Amino acid sequence: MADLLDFGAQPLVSLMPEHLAAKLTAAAAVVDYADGETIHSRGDVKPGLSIVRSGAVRFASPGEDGSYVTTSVLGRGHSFGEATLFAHLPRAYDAIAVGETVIEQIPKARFDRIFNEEPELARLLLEATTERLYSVLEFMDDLRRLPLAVSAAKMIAGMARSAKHVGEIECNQSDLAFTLGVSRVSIGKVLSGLQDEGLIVLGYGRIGVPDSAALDQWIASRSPLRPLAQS
Amino acid sequence: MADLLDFGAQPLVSLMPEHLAAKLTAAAAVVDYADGETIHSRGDVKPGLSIVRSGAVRFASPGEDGSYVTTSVLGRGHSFGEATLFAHLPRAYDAIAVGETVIEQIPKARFDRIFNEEPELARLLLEATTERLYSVLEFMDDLRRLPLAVSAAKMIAGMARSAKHVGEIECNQSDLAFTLGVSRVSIGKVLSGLQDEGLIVLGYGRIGVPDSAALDQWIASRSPLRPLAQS
DNA sequence: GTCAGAATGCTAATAATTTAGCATTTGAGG
DNA sequence: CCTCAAATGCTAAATTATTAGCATTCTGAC
Repeated sequence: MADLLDFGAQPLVSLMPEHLAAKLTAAAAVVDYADGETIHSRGDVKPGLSIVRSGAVRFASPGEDGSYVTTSVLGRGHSFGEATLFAHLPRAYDAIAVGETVIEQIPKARFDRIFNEEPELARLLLEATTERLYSVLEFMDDLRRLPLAVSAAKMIAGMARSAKHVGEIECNQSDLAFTLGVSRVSIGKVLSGLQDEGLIVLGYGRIGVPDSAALDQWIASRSPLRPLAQS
Repeated sequence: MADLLDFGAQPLVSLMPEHLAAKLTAAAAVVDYADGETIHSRGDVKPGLSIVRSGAVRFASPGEDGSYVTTSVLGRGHSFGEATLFAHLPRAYDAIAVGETVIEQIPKARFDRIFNEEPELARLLLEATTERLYSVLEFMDDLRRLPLAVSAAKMIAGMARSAKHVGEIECNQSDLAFTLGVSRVSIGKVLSGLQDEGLIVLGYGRIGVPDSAALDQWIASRSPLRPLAQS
């Protein structure tokens, strides 16, 4: 799964004014990671804020039985590690670089200084965090109430929105299955159904989305949730 | 579901020093709600922070088909509405009073004033929000990777921790089923299985937990997730 | 105490999902 | 160009979950 799975939430950096982003960057240690390299592991305690400068980071929880469930894939501009700073929690997920990835690591001490000097940072972090919380809650609702075909379609549509190549996402069926918590066979069945309807085109390690508007419309027509007044 | 489903996250008020809580209370309009009364509806736009002074609030998303999925039930001291303030989002859920409930409503203008005057408030809100985000992510992981019996047991154990009566939660099987996104029959089967193992006692609108340590241990022995280093 | 509504218990047919295979296709690297 | 690991496609049996009932039990209101 090279393409993002950020639940549609806005990255912190896109919310920040230039000077604040620069100040955080100045305080950061910039670390390069190769594809597949571990950035941190579940249970690690090293408080700090991290910002994805380039590449992407996959967050997954490792089961003792070898299963590996991807929770999200955050790309350029996204931040992570807020909970280590504010809630004093250890890392809940393994973080793995997807492709060549550069991360800005701001250790807690330096972060706290900037946090105190720049009152607007708090509001921006709250904006990013509350938005992510609501995106995750919405995703969880979908998991529980929608048939697999619809939540799979929704996830594909979401990934297509932030994909590297237009009209196509890089994502293999096994990852999709793990992320949705179902088996590969189930995903395969659902995907070929969507392909039969002309909504997606299955490829090797990728899924084409020839008409994302049509996909969105198909999803909307199968969503029982009353849509929000605004968005 | 009269008992709480707060994912174990700490309520904002328990994090705040006395004077801050008092200041927020002073700025709030205090509103009483009868059992079952609607506090706000999905899609509403009236930004403000709300704090549960007594009683509880159930958050649920209404489907056009009449389905009603409960996402969480927050009790005394918990806050909600952060996303309306910081991310400018409309309400994502219907909020319904559970029992006689008193809510402190702090409208956006007054909240913003206090937020600017009290720099520590930001940090506390970030603590509450990031903790809730992580709790929800963990719950979502459980939904995806655990068999129904285990996630049901986990939910019961969590509710028991904050229940009104010790060793018993108020919760009917239909609500439990909706919250876990499965049918009532499935829940019924799973619950009688847990009862056969002596872990719970089924009642009418309630579930007894005679030995919560045993329940926790049963859950732990069936959780594939490597536990966190600390917690 | 009676009664009505709510909740639970149960069943059986149907549908969906998983598991465990194995064959085929693809594409990246040498 | 060839090779091989990775990914997909497919199958069939076994399991699990859903749907749609209906009977029974419980509880609070009257």
